[in-house]
Amino acid sequence: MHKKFDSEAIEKRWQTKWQTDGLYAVGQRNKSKEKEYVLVEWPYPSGNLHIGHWYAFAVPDIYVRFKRMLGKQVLYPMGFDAFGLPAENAAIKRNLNPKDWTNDNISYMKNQLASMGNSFSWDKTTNSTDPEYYKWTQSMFTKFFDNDIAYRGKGIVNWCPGCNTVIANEQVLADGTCERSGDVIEKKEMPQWMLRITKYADRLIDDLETVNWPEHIKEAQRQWIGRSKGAKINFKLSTGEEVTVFTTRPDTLFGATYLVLAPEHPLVAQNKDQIGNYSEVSTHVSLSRAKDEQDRLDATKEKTGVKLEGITATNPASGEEIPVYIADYVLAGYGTGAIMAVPAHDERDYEFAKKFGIEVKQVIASTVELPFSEIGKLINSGEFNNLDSEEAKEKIVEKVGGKMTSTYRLRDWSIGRQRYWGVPIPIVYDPDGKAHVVPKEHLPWTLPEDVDFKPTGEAPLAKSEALRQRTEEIFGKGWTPEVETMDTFVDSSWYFLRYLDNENGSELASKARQQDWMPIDIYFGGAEHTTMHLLYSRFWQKALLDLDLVTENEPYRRRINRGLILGPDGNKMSKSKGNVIDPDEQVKLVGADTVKMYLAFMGPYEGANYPFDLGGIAGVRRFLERVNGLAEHIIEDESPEMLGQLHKTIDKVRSDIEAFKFNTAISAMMIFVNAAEKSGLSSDSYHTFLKLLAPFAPYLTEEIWSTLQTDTSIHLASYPEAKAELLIDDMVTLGVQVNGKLRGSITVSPEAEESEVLAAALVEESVTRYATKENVTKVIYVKGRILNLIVQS
RNA sequence: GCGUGGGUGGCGAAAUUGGUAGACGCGUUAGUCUUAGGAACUAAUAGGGUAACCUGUGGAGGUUCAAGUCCUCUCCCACGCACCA
Repeated sequence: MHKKFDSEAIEKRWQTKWQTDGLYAVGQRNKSKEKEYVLVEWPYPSGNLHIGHWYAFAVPDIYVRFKRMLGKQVLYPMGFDAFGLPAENAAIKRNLNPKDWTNDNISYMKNQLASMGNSFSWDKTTNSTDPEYYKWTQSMFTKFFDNDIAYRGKGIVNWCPGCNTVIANEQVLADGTCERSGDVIEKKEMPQWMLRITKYADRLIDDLETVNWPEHIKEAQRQWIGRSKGAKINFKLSTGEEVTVFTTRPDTLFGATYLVLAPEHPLVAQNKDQIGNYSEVSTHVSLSRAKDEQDRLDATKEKTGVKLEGITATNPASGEEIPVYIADYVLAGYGTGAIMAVPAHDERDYEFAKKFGIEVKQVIASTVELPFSEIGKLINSGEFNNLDSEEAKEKIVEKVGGKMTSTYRLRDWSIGRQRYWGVPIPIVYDPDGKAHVVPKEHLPWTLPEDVDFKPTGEAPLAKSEALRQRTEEIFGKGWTPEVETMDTFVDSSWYFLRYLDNENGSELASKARQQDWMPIDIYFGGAEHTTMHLLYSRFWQKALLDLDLVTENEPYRRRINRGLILGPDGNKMSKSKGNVIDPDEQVKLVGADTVKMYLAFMGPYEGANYPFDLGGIAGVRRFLERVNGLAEHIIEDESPEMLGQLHKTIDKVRSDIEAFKFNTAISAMMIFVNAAEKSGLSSDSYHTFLKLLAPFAPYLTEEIWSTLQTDTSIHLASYPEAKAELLIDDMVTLGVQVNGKLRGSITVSPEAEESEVLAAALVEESVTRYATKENVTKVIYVKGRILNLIVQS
């Protein structure tokens, strides 16, 4: 029976009650319970909660409530990643302080978050812009500086001459212009604060073996780091200098018939006078430089290059003299910026060699004509003939005095930003320009407020008189402050540690608290963070481990990437498409429980993207109204089938939640309610069902529960357990096939013997039409599954 | 080009991991009821056929008593990385 309910009134009542009772506060670690640390990516306080936030926080809340009802002590913290550009831009536009804008948004968003009915551990919250938070961000930076993890290096940046500032990759349009000013972006090399993530490249790859993540996420990280194992080998030039090349195939060294340098390679300019055709060469160099990266890396374009006349190199294995080229398919920033080219065994080298008429020398035995990237037995390789590729690699490298090594695609992390709204980098420069860290007693090194942060090409903090004065007062005359702030990925690289000990004034998080809660048992988040945030924070954790500040090597034991909620038209929601679903509006119409359950019902949590169907959400509301009227179907003598079905539902819901398949868990509960309405259920079963549903519909179940002479919250009850003996059916329906085609079905005991099943099948008219006792030549019977009768045709 | 997912009704999806394809929900159709609502209830709903039946999980082969599920080839879609030596 449908029974409408006033979701707005119910939600308001229980929100208040849960809050005053502190129902979801975690407090101290209770060692009598197992711990469960559930983490969701903290949001940016944009001031408006969209449907994606609901999907990100309300659906994992089902899992959290489930674990809590299983008797675990669950930590489900929430905080705000509040530094960053939007606040700064909004502040510029409206002429107010980013701090006020941010804090207003945070309090507004806290109310919105509360309306979801999530069981967040608000007593553990934090916010990256709080000086008590960024004090520790700075403290870690100073330790990284002292230990050579943070350093002042050089990085290539996008410089917009129109905006007079550095801009992010995502603000550069496809044609290489700035999305705001339309000016052509220049690549500029600038001094940058860097973190040495490349030093951790091997650990970041190898330690993936120790975490329980989906393989596709691990693979994405491996690819991003891009380790390739090979060797560095030196080639002598006719000028007397040496060029170091990197190769993954040192076994093909005898087949290296020319050398290619990146156009930017320093040896090119250095040998200006030795190169006979230098004007042609320098034209090519400037052409390559002018090409934007997209163009240059376009694999479909024909390879271009120029021979360096007057310079040759010596193949260290064969002793042969080989020509040297420059070509823009060799990148200055990868490997050593120089390659040995083996046209017989590399497709690009082959194309290039063909164009320039260079010798192709096969050194790996093969049956195919162009054995690119093939491995096998060596030929034409002197003393190494007949060795296998793998074996030959090290031997050849040893002979020519090379070195086995790895190179990586990963680059060091540039963290300095010429922006106002971020963590000030706690560095000051002495009168000689040497960098020193701001000592501990002066942290937090606060963000000054007397700043005009309109972009002018200079870092906004450079204009702060207060910061300049503060620096001179503390360190002395002539000392100047660093004026850059940190990338916001820094803030989110360690927030999960601060949650654990958010009021600690003397440590970022005590080891005792870390031992209480780490590692994170499950981390829910968006696929867009697979390679950046997830990699940065793993690196951060390892760097802290080396400084003995944390207890774990890997922060996240499990990781689930959720999908995306699309507009009803199947497109990504955007204002310009007019397909944005406002969650507040939906909550007003159908209630928070319904919105949450509908999001969970659309499909498996992991992976796919789902369009939001406004008709579909009504179906979930209908279901909850049925639940609300279910009490009218309570009867004295419940059928054993009903009890069995209850326990099967319990079993299914439990295993589905564990697998993040909330959609099929909800479907199982719908099936149960449909059956209960038909045949009635006992009041015990009714109570059990309410508990089963409680994580999915926390408001409604609490409301109904409160009418059942209980004075404790349903969310403190323990989760129903399925009785194994009730999961077994007395009778099962078995499909009957004849020659593999389904012809009928019979109902038998799951333990029935073949003779019994066969007899039952051979009286069914739909079966006997095809199969009789006489013509059946073979019987395949799988208990509880299938009966297949084979007849001779 | 490489990597990772994925292609099942009108739609979102399900399928005990090789055993009755399409559960559950939406939508649609017909009927009932009346406080005419964003109702509720009953029934039907993969396609074709009056029916018996036939055909169906992107396509083509294969293995098997049995294939959405396993194997081979192939086409398409999404995301990520792209001349990485």
